[in-house]
Amino acid sequence: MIRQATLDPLSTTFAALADPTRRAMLARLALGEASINELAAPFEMSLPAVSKHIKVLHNAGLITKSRDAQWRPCRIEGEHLKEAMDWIGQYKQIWEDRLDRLDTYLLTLQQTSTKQKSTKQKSST
Amino acid sequence: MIRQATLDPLSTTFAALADPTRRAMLARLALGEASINELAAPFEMSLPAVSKHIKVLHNAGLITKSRDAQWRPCRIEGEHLKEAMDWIGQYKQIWEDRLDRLDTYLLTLQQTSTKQKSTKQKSST
DNA sequence: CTTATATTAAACCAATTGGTTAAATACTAG
DNA sequence: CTAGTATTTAACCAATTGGTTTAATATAAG
Repeated sequence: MIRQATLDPLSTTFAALADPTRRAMLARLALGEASINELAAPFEMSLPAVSKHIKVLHNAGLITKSRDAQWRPCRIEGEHLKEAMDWIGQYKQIWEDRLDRLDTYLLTLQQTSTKQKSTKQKSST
Repeated sequence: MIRQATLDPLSTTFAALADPTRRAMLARLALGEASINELAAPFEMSLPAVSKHIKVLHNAGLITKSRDAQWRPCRIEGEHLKEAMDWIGQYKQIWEDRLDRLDTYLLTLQQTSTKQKSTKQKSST
């Protein structure tokens, strides 16, 4: 029962995004570089907890860290975000088709109601 | 130390996508409805394991299930995929800017090398 | 060298996750 | 009613996650 040691990059990316704290951190970093302390400010959790979240983001390649004296300013990185977006983008048809079908359905309803006013219902059970 | 009982929808969606088995299942479902057994076929894991993955997808609203005799055909649902995509889409600027800057940098390099052949290097410590 | 600030590491814990096997349930067909 | 197929539930387990507190490390400033 050996479980996979390291996840594939896409899984790692999605896993990193699956936490509101980390998404908020990315939102902050989208405005520009920030130190760990600055990133931690809005949250009630301890610094080590924040540090771990940042490690998850870093580990997923969603951020990079540099050095400035005792600070480790973080910066958001777009590449893996783009890959995640591209993956989901494959399925664009799904929700667009669905909306098309809804349009069609609504149109059909409308046409039906102008032609005739019968309520069609399956006999249940 | 009370931990949140239920995750927000976006976190639930990303968490559901953070697994290659589940992403493969969505890929299969993008081709059309499939029963649990059909979804299970490509994987080596047990049926209950598959059932759990499907529960995670269902729970995240990424699929719906219907009934046909003893089968529970599953269907992919686009709405939450769209929401996840829209969330990541906020950051489009990040990777596009980065590419712009790279273009600029490469252009600069090119221009520099045609004008003069000096190697500029900071004196390191 | 000492002190202060910024960050990370270690050790710990409870809840969750992803798998297992065995048993239960749902429905069809004979 | 019985047997077969499809799916889920239950009970279990190891690894991971997300938090804690305490201690260590890195850098700057006196």
